[in-house]
Amino acid sequence: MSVPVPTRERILDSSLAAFGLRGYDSTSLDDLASDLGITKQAILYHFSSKEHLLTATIELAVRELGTALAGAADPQARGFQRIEDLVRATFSLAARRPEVLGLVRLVTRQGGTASGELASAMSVMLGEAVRFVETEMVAGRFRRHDPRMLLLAVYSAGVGVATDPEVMRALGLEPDLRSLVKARRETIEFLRAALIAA
Amino acid sequence: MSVPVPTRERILDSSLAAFGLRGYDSTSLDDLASDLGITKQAILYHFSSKEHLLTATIELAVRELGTALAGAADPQARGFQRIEDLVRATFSLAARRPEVLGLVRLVTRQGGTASGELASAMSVMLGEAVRFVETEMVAGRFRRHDPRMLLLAVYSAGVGVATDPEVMRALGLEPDLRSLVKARRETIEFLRAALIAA
DNA sequence: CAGAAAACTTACCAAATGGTAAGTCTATGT
DNA sequence: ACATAGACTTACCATTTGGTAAGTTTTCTG
Repeated sequence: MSVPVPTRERILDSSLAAFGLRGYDSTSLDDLASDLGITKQAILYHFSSKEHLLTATIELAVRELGTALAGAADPQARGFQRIEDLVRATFSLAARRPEVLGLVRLVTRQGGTASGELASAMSVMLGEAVRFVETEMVAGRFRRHDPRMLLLAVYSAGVGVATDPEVMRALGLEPDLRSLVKARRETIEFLRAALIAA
Repeated sequence: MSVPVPTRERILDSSLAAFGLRGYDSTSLDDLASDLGITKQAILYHFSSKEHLLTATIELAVRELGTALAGAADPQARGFQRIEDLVRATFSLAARRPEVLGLVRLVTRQGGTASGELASAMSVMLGEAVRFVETEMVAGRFRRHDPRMLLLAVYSAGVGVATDPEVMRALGLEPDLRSLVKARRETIEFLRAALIAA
C-alpha cells in the first residue's frame, strides 16, 4: 500500500549517499543511475547537469542537518543540558546518516560555487549557537572560553567520528554502535569538564 | 648555485599538494604534469600508475606528519606542557602544510588499499600518545578521561581547522594567520580546562 | 477519445583520462 | 668513439564521463 517514492527523490537520496560518502568527482552519473536501475539521462531529465544535482543534494543535506539539530535542542533547556542535547543530536545524525555530515564536510572543504548557500545556512545555525553559549558564559553557568572555539571543537569531534572511521580504528575503537555510544558519553564528559568549573 | 630538485621529488611535492587539497579523483595526471611543465608520461615513467603515485605520496605525507609531531614534543616534558607542544605542532603543520593533514584525512576516510600503511603508522604514533596520556592520568596530573577521546578531540580540532576553512569562516573567523594563532591559543586553554582540575 | 505534457529510453558525441608503444636526447662508463 | 642506460617526449588508444538529440511510453486533461 506504500506510495511509490518519486524518482526525483530517489535520485537525491542516492546522490546524497554517494557524494557524501565517496565524493563528488568519484561518483559518476552512470554509477548513480545503475544503482537506481534507471539511465543516466533520467537523472539529467530531473537535474539539468551534474552541478545542478550537487546543488539540490546540498540543499537536501542542509535541510536534514537543520531539522536534526533544531529538533533536538529543547529551546527551554539552559546550561549544559542544551550542549548535551546538541552533542547527542550530532552523534545520532553521524550514526544514522553519516553521509549528511560527509557531504557538509565535502562542501565546506572545497568551498566551490554551491557552497554559498550552505555557508549562509550554517552561519545562521552557528550564530544562534554562539549567542546561546555566550549568554550562558555571561550568566556564569559556563566557564569563559571563546564560544566559537567550543563549537568548532564539538563540530569537529562529531564530524571526525562520523567520517573518519579509520581514525577511530587506529585509536583502538571499532566504529560500531557501542563505541559510538561510548564516544558520545566521553565527549559529553569532556565538554562538561571544560565548561563547568569543578 | 642551488642543486636542481629531481623530477621525482617535484612530482611528489605537487601530488601531495593536489591530492591533499583537492582530492585524488579530482586531480588528473595531465593537471599535475602541466603544473610541473612536463608531460603525463614523465610521471608514469617515475610511478608506473596513478595508484602507485598515490601510495608514494602517502608515504611522503606519513613521513612529514611523523617528523612534525615527533620533533615537536620534548620527550622529557611532563604534564600539560607536552599536550601544548603537540597542539602547537599540529597547528603549525596545519598552517604551513595543510595538504599533509588533508591527505591524511582523505586516506583515513576512503580506507582504500593504500591505507594499510598509514593506518599502521598512525597506530604506532597514537599508541605512544595514548600511553603517555594514561600515565599522566594515573599520576594524577590530568583529570581522568578516556585518553583516546582526548586525542580524537585534539586531532579533529587540528584537522578541522586545517581543512575546513569554510567552517571557520561561518564561525566568523577568517582563516588567516592571526586567527590560527588565536584558535591555537583557545584550543590549548580549552584542553587545559578539561584536563587540569581547577 | 484526442492530444499534449511528463517521464522516461535509445542512440550518439566530444572531451578527458589512465595507460601503452616507440622514438629521441643526453650523460656516462669502457 | 661507441654502446648502454636513464630521462624523458610524441603519438596513439580504449574507456569513461558529462551532455545532446530524438524518439517512445505513460499520464493527465479537455
